[in-house]
Amino acid sequence: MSPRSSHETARVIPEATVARLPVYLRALTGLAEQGIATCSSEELATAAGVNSAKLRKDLSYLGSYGTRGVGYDVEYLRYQIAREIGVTHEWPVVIVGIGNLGHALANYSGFRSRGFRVVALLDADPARHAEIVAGVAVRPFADLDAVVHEHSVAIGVIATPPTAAQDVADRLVEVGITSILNFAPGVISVPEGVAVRKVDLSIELQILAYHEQRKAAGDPDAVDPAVTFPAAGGDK
Amino acid sequence: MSPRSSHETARVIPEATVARLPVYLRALTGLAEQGIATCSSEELATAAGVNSAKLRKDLSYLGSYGTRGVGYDVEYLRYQIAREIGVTHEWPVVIVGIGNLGHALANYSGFRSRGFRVVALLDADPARHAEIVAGVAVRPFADLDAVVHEHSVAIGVIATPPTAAQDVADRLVEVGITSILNFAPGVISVPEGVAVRKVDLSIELQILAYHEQRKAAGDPDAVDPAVTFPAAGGDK
DNA sequence: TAGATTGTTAATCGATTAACAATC
DNA sequence: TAGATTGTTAATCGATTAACAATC
Repeated sequence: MSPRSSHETARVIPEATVARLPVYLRALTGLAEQGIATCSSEELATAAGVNSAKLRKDLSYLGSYGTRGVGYDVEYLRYQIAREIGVTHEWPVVIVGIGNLGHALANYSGFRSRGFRVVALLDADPARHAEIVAGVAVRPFADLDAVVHEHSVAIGVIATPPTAAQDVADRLVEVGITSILNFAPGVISVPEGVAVRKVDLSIELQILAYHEQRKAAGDPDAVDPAVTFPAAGGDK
Repeated sequence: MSPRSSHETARVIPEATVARLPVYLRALTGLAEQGIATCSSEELATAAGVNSAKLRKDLSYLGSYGTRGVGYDVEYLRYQIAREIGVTHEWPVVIVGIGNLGHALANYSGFRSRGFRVVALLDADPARHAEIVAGVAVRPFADLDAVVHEHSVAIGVIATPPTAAQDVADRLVEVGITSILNFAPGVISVPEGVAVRKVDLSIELQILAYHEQRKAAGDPDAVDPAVTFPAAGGDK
């Protein structure tokens, strides 16, 4: 036995692998829904849109959850990945900025089934405070502190206009939020130790435009970006 | 002079660089709006949330658009990057699936200013066909072919429920769309030569949950993912 | 035992970074 | 000329991939 505890999690999982674990989790859920009990790395890789060598390498960072000659037990592997990601319990999240996008996020049913629960919707505009979206009341942004402490919220979503994003981020950090998903265009800066991920619709379209333009120019090297960079659907 | 034409674009730009060009473009637009005419790589890097060595390396793939000892002309560099990305003219796009998210996308004003114009909103549900969103009428999905050919659309956005996504993708490809931005969870498969990018809200949250969990576990190696993987806001 | 498939190794490829010569 | 800053080199780091020994 190793000198470390058996409930060991000290192995470092590469960031590229971390970003794919949720993809594998979703693929496994899909297989389970089809009533498939066992799968090979090849089958799971196809379902997840990656190649099987990469899948096996990724899974090897978590442990040995497969059986040589047989494959993986879908339910068992699903649980192990969920545990590794940390979505065996629900994470409370707050959404700030209940405009068009905030509405869409609040109504997104996929959050609940994937480990997240929207505990509060906050907006600075008093005109929105009457509203109830997806069963949750829109509250003043000033309620942030109370909400975060009441529900022990660690994750915040920014869906405000870009001009408000940095102020909102500062306030989120002040009240103890340590992970932020930012939908507002532009860079927000946060202290060390606070995680930020960014979703930017125009940037995604511009990346597509670049490749589209190369194709239009008849460039023989214009490749399918789906096979090359982040979480895209293409296989290879 | 090189043996190739002077209107040369044959240099291959790494995918990681391509994904950052839109970030630089946005940062330059921000500087221009502040009335700043010239900036150093250090200043632009800060505004874009990257380090200056990476910025200069990235820009070097486009050409030599700076002046040693001085820096970059904001307006000139902005134009050069816009040209490289291909957003000096507008790209017509169609959005398929006008639910909550489709509405939010249709209303997103940022598209227009960043090189995209929504020329059609399509939905399979006849109940939605009466509606006009952001000045654009919602039309039957069957109109896809007509719309795409009328406006020479190359880019399609999928905002349908996950069950419809693959069928919609197949149809988009059939009518000649070669770039797809997919908001529906799950993998869609497309033929070689069609570019797909994917935005998945739950996956982003799950990546944050993973890091949040590591922090909670008191893991000393738990790092800020903002500094590590794709287009995130953190500087370093 | 024979066939199948994992988990791991090692080679390759691509991205990042620091340092600095070139040059304004 | 002296100071500033780019563009590029080269070293390092991390991610991907093919191949295969281990083993069910």
